[in-house]
Amino acid sequence: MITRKEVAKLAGVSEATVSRVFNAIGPMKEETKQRVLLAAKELNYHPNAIAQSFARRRSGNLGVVLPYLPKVHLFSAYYFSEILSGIGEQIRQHGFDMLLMLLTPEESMDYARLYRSKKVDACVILGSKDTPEQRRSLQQLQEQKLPFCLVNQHFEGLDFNEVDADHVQGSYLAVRHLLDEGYRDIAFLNGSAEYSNSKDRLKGYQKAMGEADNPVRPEWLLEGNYSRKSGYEAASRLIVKPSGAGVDAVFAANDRMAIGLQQALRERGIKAGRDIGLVGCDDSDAAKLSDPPLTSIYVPFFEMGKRAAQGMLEQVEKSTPGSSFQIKLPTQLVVRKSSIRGEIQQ
Amino acid sequence: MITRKEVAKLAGVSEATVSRVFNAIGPMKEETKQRVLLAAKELNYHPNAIAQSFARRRSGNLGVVLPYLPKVHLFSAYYFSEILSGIGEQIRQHGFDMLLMLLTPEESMDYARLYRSKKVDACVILGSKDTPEQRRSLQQLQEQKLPFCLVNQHFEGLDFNEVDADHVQGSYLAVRHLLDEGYRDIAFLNGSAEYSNSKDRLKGYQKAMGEADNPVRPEWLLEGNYSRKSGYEAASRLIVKPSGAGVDAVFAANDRMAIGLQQALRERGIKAGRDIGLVGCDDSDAAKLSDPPLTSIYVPFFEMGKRAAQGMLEQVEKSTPGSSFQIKLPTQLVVRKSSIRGEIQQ
DNA sequence: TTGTAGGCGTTATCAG
DNA sequence: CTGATAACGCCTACAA
Repeated sequence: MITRKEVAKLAGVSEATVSRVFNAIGPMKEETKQRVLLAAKELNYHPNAIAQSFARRRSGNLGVVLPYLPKVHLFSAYYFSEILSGIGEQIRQHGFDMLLMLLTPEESMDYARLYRSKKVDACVILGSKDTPEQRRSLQQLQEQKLPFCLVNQHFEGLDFNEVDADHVQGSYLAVRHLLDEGYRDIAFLNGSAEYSNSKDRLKGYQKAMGEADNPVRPEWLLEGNYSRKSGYEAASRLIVKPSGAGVDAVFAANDRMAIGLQQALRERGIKAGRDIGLVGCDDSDAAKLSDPPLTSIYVPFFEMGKRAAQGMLEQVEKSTPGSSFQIKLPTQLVVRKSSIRGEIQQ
Repeated sequence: MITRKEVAKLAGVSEATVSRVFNAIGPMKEETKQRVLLAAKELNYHPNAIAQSFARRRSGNLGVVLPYLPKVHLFSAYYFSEILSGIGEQIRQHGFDMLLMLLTPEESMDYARLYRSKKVDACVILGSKDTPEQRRSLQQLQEQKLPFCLVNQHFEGLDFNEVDADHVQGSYLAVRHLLDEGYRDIAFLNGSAEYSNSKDRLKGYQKAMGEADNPVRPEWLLEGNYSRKSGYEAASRLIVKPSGAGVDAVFAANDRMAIGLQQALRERGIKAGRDIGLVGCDDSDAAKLSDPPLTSIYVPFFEMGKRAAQGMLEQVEKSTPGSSFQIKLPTQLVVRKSSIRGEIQQ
């Protein structure tokens, strides 16, 4: 391995000077600089990142925490891959790297552990839930001034760094759209309230229904776990209009549940976009793949990942935690055939 | 930060002894060990991973290389998330971490760069293509004895570490199934030949057709780029039987193209599973979500990631490159409605 | 079974 | 503008 020492010798300067050149520190003679650069190129020298991390006491790594649930697909791959890409985009501009940490539920009881080994300078935490243990664990992080940022999750009453989407608005848009299309009896298939975005969506749903003077009947509120299967199963708890006094539309809290529901209904001869209005959420690939294509709420996951990473990198580089930030990005309604009356004939 | 020194002092031993306890090296008195452990716990000591890496000249990181194509979705999120999970599963057993590296096409011209900074000990490379530049870059890696493993990609004539699936077999199973269902004029929507698995699938297709004495007509061979859109567009280059002397079935090289094709055909009133037999590949989420559900070829991506990581970790730990390995895992046919005759009535 | 001491490749401080 | 030199926290012969 080529080290600084050899470059220094070849260039006829001290090791310190080599470092100065590579870190662009202090004033230096242009000629010296060129000599060092030339020597470095000749030897194919590259600074050892580990040694740098060691000396700087900074890893240059941003930890990305994902829930590790092999064979359990509560989160869609789309969701994570968008956020990861956003983080990646931000990171490359800062010369940081991304350390992926897949944590089982037990492991995520102790986030501080991740920092203790000093392999990451900050973390972006994805897929976290609001449970007492998580709250405790995250509060410990904050007390120890370890920088972290949550994505798509809000902890009420606590002052964490968060990048969220405006799910109240998104949900409102969805339900509002269904109402505009003339649907009245609109069920809401939500996810667990341990995710703040579930609670937010409930608010948006209630707001839209309230504004339309459309009282919500308790049997219209269903809960799944964000998996396709749970959407499929929810169909059995749902009475749809044609077959009686049921609902004529459904807003589902993500696309996967919406599609599961759609599949189950189809097996009963009920077709989204013809017999029932259906809106999903996330505007994932799946929404475009489904038949009929699924109206959905676009959530800017890519941008959310990017902003979260940005916030963390800034904190690390200024090495001042500073005041915490809460960012909330807008969502958008994307209309497709599953929710439009009269678009689909047979 | 608590260091080894403080633990040593509190336990009344030398620093070396603390290291020995934490690395379980050499024989030691049980009592000494306990004393050290107790002191460590009292101080909440955790070894500094960066310092360890520095001293051991090993990062303890496995690099995972992904193509960085923001906003271009040639690869499905499913594909990567399965492989990543597999790698993650393997890695946690070895105490390694995963460094995610998103590389633009230009950056992947020089893989060696990734190792130079010493942030990774080995790499698993995903989504690579067989181009002259890639070959060159990978060969350089090999010459420098930098350990790496390709997943789902084979470089003919070169002796790289590879974990692949048996795509010849998968494709054979798919076409064989269509033939068994009574389809005869079977088109093949393939991806770019820069991916070895595309070439493999062509072989499987030809083999099955050949065995059935079913000569392949050139207009049955279509090419897309693995995106849904390209599948959609391929429909315009396809003549389907009901409307003349066209094909009565299609095997697509991945699910996304299959579904894009399915969508385009449906717009023309041609329904998979009723008017045409359709088989995809990957058995991704999308196959289950589509309507009708898509018959597909299961590819063990999770296991492939796991095996690739395993191979790399073993090489790193033995620190002997040894002989290279080529692993090829079997695929499976998963039959759903899109390919079964007479299942769908209207 | 345990201690001593040199080294890993940088950064960063302090003289000059 | 540049050169010494002390950290940084740990690993690992070698000695005892």
